[in-house]
Amino acid sequence: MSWLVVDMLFKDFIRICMRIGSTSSITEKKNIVATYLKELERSEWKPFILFLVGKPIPDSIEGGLGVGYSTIMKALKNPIKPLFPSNPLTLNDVFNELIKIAYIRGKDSSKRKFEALASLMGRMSREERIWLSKIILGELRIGLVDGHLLGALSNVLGLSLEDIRRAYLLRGDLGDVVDVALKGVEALRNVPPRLFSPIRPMLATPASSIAEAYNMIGGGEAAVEVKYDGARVQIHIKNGRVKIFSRRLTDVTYSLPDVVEIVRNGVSVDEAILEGEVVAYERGSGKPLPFQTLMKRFKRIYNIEEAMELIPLKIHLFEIIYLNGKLLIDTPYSDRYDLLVERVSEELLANRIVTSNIREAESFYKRALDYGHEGVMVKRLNSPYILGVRGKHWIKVKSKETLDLVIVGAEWGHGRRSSWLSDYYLAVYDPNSGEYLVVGKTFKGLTDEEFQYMTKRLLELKVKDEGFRIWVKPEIVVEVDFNEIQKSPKYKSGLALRLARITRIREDKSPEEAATLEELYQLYERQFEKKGKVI
DNA sequence: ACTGATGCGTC
DNA sequence: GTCGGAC
DNA sequence: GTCCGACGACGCATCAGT
Repeated sequence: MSWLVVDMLFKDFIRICMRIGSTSSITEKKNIVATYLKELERSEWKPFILFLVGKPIPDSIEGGLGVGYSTIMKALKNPIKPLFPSNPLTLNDVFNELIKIAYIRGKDSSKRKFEALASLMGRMSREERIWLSKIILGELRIGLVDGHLLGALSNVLGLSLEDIRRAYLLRGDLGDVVDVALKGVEALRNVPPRLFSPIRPMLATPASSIAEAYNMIGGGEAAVEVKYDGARVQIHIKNGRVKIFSRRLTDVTYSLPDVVEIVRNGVSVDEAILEGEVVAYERGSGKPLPFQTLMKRFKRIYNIEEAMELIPLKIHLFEIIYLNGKLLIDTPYSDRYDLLVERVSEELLANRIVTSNIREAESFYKRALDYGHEGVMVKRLNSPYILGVRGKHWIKVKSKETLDLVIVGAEWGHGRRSSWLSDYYLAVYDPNSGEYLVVGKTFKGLTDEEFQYMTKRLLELKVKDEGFRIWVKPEIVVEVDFNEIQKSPKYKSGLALRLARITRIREDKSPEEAATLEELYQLYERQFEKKGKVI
């Protein structure tokens, strides 16, 4: 290491990114990161680590950067040159400028954010501008994510990965973890769960049947819990004060005063962190409302009273992570659930059974679907509350539907798919007009080989070329799975598929044999046998 | 006051 | 959110 | 078995332009 301390230049950081991106070995990526961390000033660790995972600023800055694709394109085209030549930018220069941009709020903020970005870019070379854009868009594509950096931190500082992961779970922000880790093992281990500061949520793995789900958790007794079609929330409570966080840890308390009230009345604890699903229900019938309708409530800050009247919410709790000073992430799930049940009134709990009998579990699943819910979660009873799903503890089983649709257009892919047409416009047939109407796009479900084949065929069928997109003669039929039909404000057909993915290419079918517009509308209406409808 | 583009969140 | 592929 | 990067739908807030 040199005795002369020189801050890392942004252009040197780019060299490092390129090196990391050019190797496919994760171990080597981590080694490169570790090598440079050792050479860096500690004040540079935070930007170094955040930039490497494609985060321009720490997640904890509320509101985010407020700069996206369009603003970047504009700034790339119109960089504002400095009046006087300036020094080459260091990593910290760039980081500090980005934080300034994040804090530009209010009147003319778009314009001022653009100007700040364009000025920053004006001080950069073309290559630096491109890489800055990648960082802002979170599309570095060098194969590093938060988990790898936690590993690198652990190696370089000689701290256990377990301690680092725990801090990450509890702090929720990678930048904060860097700060705490730099203070040493004591500070790291003593990261207290902070009430009103959200914890990263434990995730689930999908399965296609109940039997498969049981198989994945190794059989035996499991909890089978209704999976509601809503939004996951984390609720922090301290002496009657309540805060609600969304899955990506943003504070949504303000939009959900009714949920706050329900929690105040139905939960008796001094201090706790709970998790559950917020779901919209139709008044009267009690049927769940479509996800689309729930979203009208979710990030709302105006006309909340009105929306509350129209779209009532319920909470279905399924977790307790913290209780009266004690963190429960290492407590087995079944014990956590006992603690939850003791303190929460019954109507606030997610509906569930505990069984080792697969038939029983399947019939519970069917009943959940009959009530208009999304499916079930199968949970291992002894599982801790952990990140990274080391071993599968929570398995989700959801219903799906299938239709044959026609491909009428396609877009060129990006990254490893850049040589293929990989994103397809799916359409239904309307025999009345002879038209094919788009009901959504998908890029999911095909193998590399199939993409190659499709690209060739689609180009043969091309009727119009728009550069990034082509339109084709309706001829190729594909079988498509999806979760729900939504009302679409965007497509002329008026409907769109939620979570569409191709399951196979139907060489045997002609486009006239594909699903029709009328069929799709019938299916859409049929959803309301189980679901509610407002407006 | 309204509309469309943009950003960012939920799934 | 889902999927295939790379590890 | 695990992780990652391909990218989908809609709804709300904010801002720019009329």
